[in-house]
Amino acid sequence: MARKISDSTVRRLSRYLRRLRNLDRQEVKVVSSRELAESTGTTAAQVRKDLSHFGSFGKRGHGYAVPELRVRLEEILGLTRRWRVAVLGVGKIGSALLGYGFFAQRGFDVVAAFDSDRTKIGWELSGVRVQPLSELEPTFVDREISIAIIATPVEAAQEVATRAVRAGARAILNFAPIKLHLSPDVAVREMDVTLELEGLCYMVTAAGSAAEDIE
Amino acid sequence: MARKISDSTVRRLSRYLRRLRNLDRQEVKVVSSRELAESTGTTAAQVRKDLSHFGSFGKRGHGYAVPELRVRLEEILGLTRRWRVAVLGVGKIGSALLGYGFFAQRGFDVVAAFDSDRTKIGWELSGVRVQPLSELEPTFVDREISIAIIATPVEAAQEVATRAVRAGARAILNFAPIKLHLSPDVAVREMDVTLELEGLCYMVTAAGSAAEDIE
DNA sequence: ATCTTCTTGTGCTACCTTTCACAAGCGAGA
DNA sequence: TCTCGCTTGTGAAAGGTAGCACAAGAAGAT
Repeated sequence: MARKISDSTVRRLSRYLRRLRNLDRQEVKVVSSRELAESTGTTAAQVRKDLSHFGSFGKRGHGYAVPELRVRLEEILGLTRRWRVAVLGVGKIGSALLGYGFFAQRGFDVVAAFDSDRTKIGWELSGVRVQPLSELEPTFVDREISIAIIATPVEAAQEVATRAVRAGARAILNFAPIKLHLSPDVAVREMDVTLELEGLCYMVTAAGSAAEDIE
Repeated sequence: MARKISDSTVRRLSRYLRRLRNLDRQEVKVVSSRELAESTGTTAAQVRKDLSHFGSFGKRGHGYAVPELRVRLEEILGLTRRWRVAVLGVGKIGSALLGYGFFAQRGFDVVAAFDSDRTKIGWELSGVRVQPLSELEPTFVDREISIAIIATPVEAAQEVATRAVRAGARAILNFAPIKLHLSPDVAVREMDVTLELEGLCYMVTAAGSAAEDIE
């Protein structure tokens, strides 16, 4: 499995898994690449190629066994263990994330939250106590936290990210609108609502002006 | 400008714009493709290629004029007008979005919010009154809402999305973990925290097992 | 006015991702 | 047991995206 898997493939695998979990809950036993493609927005050939990078899980003429494929995907994505997560910054986004009950269901345990605002320190949100940022390093080490979610204002993002990585974080989910500069062996994903909205505006605008071209 | 611009290019343009707005605020007058690349996580050649799809905005030997390029990018992305947005579902994510003050700064006016929960109807969050879902259609038409942000539970997402589109929405930002089936001329972007976290887990796990391979 | 230095804009190339198309293989039914 | 219908797995082709390398051109120094 030395093969290098592209980011877009990993995203699709995660979508397949999302669908498989639903099918499994509905006790559906078998699914074809065509059905899986239909419900995740891709093509049947793409589904089969994606899965084929990791082995042959299907039965010809039949399809894929739902529970088996689900487990295989969870293994591939590294979701057979639990992951300990910290939320850095307890503003609007940070608190919404702390209250998001599905994390635990999906194997993610939020075990720490930090903020620089003194008035917030000591608060307990969804069972997690808000700690001062000065306790970041010892807490990351003690609780073996490997994922940091950055939900601070943009000015603080780079600094807390650097500190989290030095304290042992191996992955960063960044909600701050800034490109973080970190060692290349740290996994980083960015989530920016404004950026997505701007992308939508381009699509709507471009579609409109393309229509004018036709007239 | 009949050229078809890829999604990844649009994402990068948005990042360039984000950086240019910062530089403009700091009164920086000129920026090179190299600097822009450095601060947005790409390469200088990529920056120049991306911009060249829309014309030549730079001066050779000098760089790009920050305010001019900023305006050009805003024009390209369709951000010289204001956009009216509705939030569908006022749970944790929905309320966090309503409280997110930067939307207005960026040209997005949240002019409506809906929920099916009777106890929430009539609430006023950040100046927006929560309405029952039954008022969705007339409100979209009256207020000329073109973007719908879906923040409902997953079970309701497809239905409210379909209704929003029928009522005039041309773009959907979907926070529900489901692939929406809509007419292909509707622009859709998906934001799913769990999906991003799973992607990070794969990267961390794959990096670990690749290291074992080397040993 | 000329030279030097710097950065853009772009054709070409290399790489990567997706799609196509079909042989291989499995199960059901006669 | 044999045949038929269906779906997988995959090599090959197509399509798209990113990087390289350099000519063109602008600004400032001499």
